[in-house]
Amino acid sequence: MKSPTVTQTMIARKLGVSQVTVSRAIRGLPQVNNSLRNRILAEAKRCGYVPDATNFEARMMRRRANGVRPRTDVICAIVVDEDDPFGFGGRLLRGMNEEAHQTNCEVVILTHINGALPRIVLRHQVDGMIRMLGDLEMARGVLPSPIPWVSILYEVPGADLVTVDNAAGGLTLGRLLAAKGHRRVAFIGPDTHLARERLSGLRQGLAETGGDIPAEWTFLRPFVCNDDSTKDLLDEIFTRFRMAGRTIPPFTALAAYNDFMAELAVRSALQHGLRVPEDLSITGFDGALPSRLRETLPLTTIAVPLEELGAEAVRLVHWRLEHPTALRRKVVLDGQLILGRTLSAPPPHLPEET
Amino acid sequence: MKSPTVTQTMIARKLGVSQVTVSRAIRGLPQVNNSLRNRILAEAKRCGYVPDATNFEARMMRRRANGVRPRTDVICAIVVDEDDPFGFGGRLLRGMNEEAHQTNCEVVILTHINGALPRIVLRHQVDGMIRMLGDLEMARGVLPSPIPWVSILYEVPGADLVTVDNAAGGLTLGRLLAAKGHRRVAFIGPDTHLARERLSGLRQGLAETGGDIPAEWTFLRPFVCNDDSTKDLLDEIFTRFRMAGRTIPPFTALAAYNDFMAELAVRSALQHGLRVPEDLSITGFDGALPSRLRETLPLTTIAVPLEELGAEAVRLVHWRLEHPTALRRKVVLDGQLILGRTLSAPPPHLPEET
DNA sequence: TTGTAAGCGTTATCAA
DNA sequence: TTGATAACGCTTACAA
Repeated sequence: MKSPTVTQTMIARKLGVSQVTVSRAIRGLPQVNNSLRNRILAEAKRCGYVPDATNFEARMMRRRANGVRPRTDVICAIVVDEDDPFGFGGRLLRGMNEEAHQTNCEVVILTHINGALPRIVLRHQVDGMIRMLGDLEMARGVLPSPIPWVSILYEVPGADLVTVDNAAGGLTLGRLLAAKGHRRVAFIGPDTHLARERLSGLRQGLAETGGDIPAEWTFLRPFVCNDDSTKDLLDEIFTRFRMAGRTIPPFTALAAYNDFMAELAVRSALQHGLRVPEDLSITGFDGALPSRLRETLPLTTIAVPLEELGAEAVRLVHWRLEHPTALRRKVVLDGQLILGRTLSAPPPHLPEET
Repeated sequence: MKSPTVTQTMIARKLGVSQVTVSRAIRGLPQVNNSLRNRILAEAKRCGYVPDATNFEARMMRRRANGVRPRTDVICAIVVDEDDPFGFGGRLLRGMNEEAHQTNCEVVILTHINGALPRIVLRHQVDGMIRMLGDLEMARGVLPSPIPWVSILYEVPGADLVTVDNAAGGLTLGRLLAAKGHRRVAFIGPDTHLARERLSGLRQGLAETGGDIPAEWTFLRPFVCNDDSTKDLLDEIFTRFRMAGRTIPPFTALAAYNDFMAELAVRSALQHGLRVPEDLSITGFDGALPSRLRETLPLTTIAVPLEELGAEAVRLVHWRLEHPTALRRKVVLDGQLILGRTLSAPPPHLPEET
């Protein structure tokens, strides 16, 4: 429990050299006689001298005296009180840890921010911060931070950004829908910026061949990540069109904001007697974890490269450290189209309305 | 991006007092004239002096010179590369953050250990470590750590332990099964220490009225946390007894290691034409997150107080800091019986075999 | 009640 | 190639 501090001075005394020489030998500076260096390193090893452990504070303090903010090679990821039902956090972290490992760096995580800067940030123990999930407001509270600051997926003013091209992903899906012959498509999603980006891409892709997602089939709802509200909405949609005397809705495809909603849509459609994709094509977005349904009926979706986003966030922190005064930077990655089995040509018996 | 270091000396010069007086005023030592103290604190505030931020290193270094290891009020939780499919981590963390907050402390998380001590530990930036999920082998690698070290749920040699009384929980369930009239019970679970503890409690509870979980109905398998292996096992079990010419298995209840397996068991039993609980009672263990199935058919289970475990782990770190030489300590919490609807009296038509 | 001096362990500078 | 010295910002001991 007790760590008997081993210092450079102790090593120096033992070998009858000056402490400064020990410092030089340990830091690998060239101006040390080779045999002396070896003796010093051997002795350091023998008595358990570890530069980081012995006196990190002294080293940092002295280095800062030089005017430069010394690196700690630790990056802090922030996930505020998030339930992370889709397991995004794990995949982002995998990417971050992987990249950090390759750049001789470590990632620590905070899940609770108390309005103020976290202690490890305040104390200059981390080089940069990555906001990866959770509340954006929190990010604003922490923002006047003296260190590089990267946000993943969501814009935070003043922070560099790593995100995925939602509009481009939507465009890809929209074009695919159009190519299959779909003209009238519905959309369900939360009323958020991200959802609107995906929606606008979808619309643009459909528009290229005269298709559309009309306003009356655009179902934007406040986002609650839980089955029930989405299920209710879907029930309402499918029921409404059945009550209007039709067995199938007046749109031939349903684009969902994410895979979670898409999967619920598939289930709901099946329950309401629609065949997927024969009667109704359904698309998702995210490429989340595999589920049981997905084994039998894989979604057509845009996979978001979460591991890559995490790795890129770490790279962006490093880049910002090298370019502290550079303009704010965005890194935009492309999602990848996954061809599942929920998208086909529209049913032939549906009259194309104008 | 640049933090213009404000020092006590700067404040001192500005007010024409000595730096030591500033130090005393800021630390709230009694021997400072009140009006002077106020002037100093006002100036410190004005120019943005924050003790932690300005020079944490210097303070720590000087304090360590006094022979005591100074506190950082930061605790490190370790979750190694765990997928955490049950959301345990979130609940443990909630409890830890809550308790930490109340004791003016912060929790940071590590999800990747590279064989060696994490940097923030090596650098004396945390007061203690809590192993909360994931690989135990990793814990052993990190173990010769100079700081307090608490493990949650799993024994780690040399570390203090916070756990739940698995045997007592099993006993409660066993007695409940016995009281309902069950004499022959089966068990499924992984081949782990935890599972054996729960199993032994179950057996003991059943034994009080002559019941048992015989060896041939004790299905211990290497633990893979994924649907398929468990589903296969269950299929095998239920199929075997059907192929032997019976429509219902020769046991009247199935105790599962955890709620995850219990829920799969319920599904599997239903698929094999058994009514739950009329033909087969099923019990779980954990009290994990609610699922869709659980809304319609809630499990009878033992809820593990995860938030409390997390909070207790933080308390244990603090306790250990106060009692560095005390013997290794275990804190054992009790699970709480949740009466669901998967447990009833055994079917009357089953002859009680001896 | 306030100030002076010493020292924590390191790195940078200059001299030998 | 090595050493002596100063400094980083702070806390403690002792003196005024």
